[in-house]
Amino acid sequence: MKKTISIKIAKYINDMAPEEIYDLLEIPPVADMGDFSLPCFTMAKKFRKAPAQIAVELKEQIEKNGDETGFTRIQAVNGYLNFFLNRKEYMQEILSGAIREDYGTGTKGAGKVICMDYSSPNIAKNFHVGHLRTTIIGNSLYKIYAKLGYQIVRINHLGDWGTQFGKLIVAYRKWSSRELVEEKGIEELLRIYVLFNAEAEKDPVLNDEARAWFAEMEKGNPEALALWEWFKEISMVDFARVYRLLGVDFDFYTGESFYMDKVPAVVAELKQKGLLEESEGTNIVSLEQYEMPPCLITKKDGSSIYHSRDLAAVLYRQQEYHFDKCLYVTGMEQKLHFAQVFKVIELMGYEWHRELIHVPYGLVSLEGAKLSTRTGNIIYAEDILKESIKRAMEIIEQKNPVLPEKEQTAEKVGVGAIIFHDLYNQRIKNVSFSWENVLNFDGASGPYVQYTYARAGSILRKAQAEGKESIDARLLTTQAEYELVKVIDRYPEKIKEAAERFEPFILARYAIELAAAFNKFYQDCPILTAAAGVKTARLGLTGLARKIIRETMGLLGIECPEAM
RNA sequence: GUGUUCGUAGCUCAGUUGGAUAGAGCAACGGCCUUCUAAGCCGUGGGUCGGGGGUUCGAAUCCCUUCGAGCACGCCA
Repeated sequence: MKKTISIKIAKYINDMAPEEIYDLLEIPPVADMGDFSLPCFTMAKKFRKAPAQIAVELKEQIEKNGDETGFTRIQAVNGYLNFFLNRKEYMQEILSGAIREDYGTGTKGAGKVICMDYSSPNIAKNFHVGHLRTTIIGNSLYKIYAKLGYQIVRINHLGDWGTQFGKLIVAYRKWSSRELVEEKGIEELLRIYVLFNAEAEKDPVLNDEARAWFAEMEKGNPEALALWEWFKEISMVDFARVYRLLGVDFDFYTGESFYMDKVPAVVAELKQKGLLEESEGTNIVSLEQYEMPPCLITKKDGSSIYHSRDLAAVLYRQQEYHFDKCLYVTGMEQKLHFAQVFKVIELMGYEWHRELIHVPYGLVSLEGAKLSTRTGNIIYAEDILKESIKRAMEIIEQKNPVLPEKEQTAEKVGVGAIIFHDLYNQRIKNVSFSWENVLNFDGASGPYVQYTYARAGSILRKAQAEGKESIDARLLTTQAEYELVKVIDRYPEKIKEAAERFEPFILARYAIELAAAFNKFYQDCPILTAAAGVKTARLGLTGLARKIIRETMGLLGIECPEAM
């Protein structure tokens, strides 16, 4: 809509392209200032005239030419040129676009591939609140890019390699047994891991033993690998439960171990390109002239490390998937790490280093302290989800005890609340975990949006309407209806913005905006009891709003129950 | 110490490619269910946009400076 208007206006302004007008056009803070507004301040310099005068002259010029189609009024106020649209025409135009099946679907990504690295939990540790963020953000970004036509390769880059497994092997041999691990699963692995760290503080020799065992793993020692394989299986069972609850899926579970044997080739390439240096017995790539600490490639004992495995991984992905972009959804604390890895790729001469994007998010803390498996200052993802589902069930029992499919609904609402809560703010914000906030289902929350969806569905069921009734905008005369249509109009641009900024919160906010506009409409405009024509138009609008609510929530990775 | 991110209402946060009167939710208080789901709607109170300087017709937004907090900084990931 904005585009149409900017083209229209551009006809009357010399030396201004429609694109320039488009960028200047804004939506006034209050409705009685018009629907769109053109500030004339920047033009003041260009035309060497006072802004107010420019506004008045433009107004006269546009009116004189008589082509005011689409505008009911133009106002020049304080250097702003305010346009009042012919609401019915405007609404009809938007509605006819919005009822199309592919509304909001982009073609920007056609033929393009994005690799996404997210979730990526460490094996042998429970899936906790921290992992929840990367999983939920990554999943939403995947949905958003898919909506824009990109082909996505979803990679769960499991933390299944590294010295930590050396630690686990040492701990297992010293303090555990096959029976114990089989009986208690990940809990036992966690217990001995925590124990190891406590003991290693007293006796640092344990760390050397752990590193030695990890080196054995890299050399292919069968005993070490068999243990590692077993620990990994146990963890995957645990993760699968969380992924099922969240409705998250991946194309590949190629973790760090997958790239282990690809590291030597990276080392050779770095050497051949003259980038590798020796330092204190290790191999590094110096990044001094880029004001970064050096990037460690191999350790003293020759084994691989995080950096080198990530280098191997990204080279493999480029070769295998020919990605146009590769996204890494991880905590902000890894910022330097990725800056180093990306810089090394650049130094290796790969142009596509520009398409490597770190998508960081803020730290989750608990009671003011950092999350830590070691100290037990932690909340597990599964516990949060279960608690939230339980709360949803309590509310259903209290408000709608006759609801069919209570369990499924409670799960959708409970899980939706958690996902929505995690996506409601900018990624970069640190989060202080609070049960009170997470389990609040009032106001700007997932359940609020889902509830709105259920209400809309209820009306359509009562009217035995499909929700695809034709909408005659001439019959939509109230402010609430107009406001709702305006929000619907913004859907495609919100998807684009979320994609450009790698920010699902844009769509979470939009979902609230849309639900609020619908609720206002619902409150102000009787639907079932309205006169025949009006009723049809309102049913159509209800169906449309409902569809877009469901889609928006879908882009966040949240399902909407039909009733709640 | 160096780098980096953040600082907006009592709390959690939008708004930051400079634009009109800085907005939501929670919490508090008050109103609306004989009518489409009250997990809703309406209203009231609540602000030195961390502080100071600068650029500009115009600054929460840009620049400088300062204070506070988080995070990272070679053989963990």
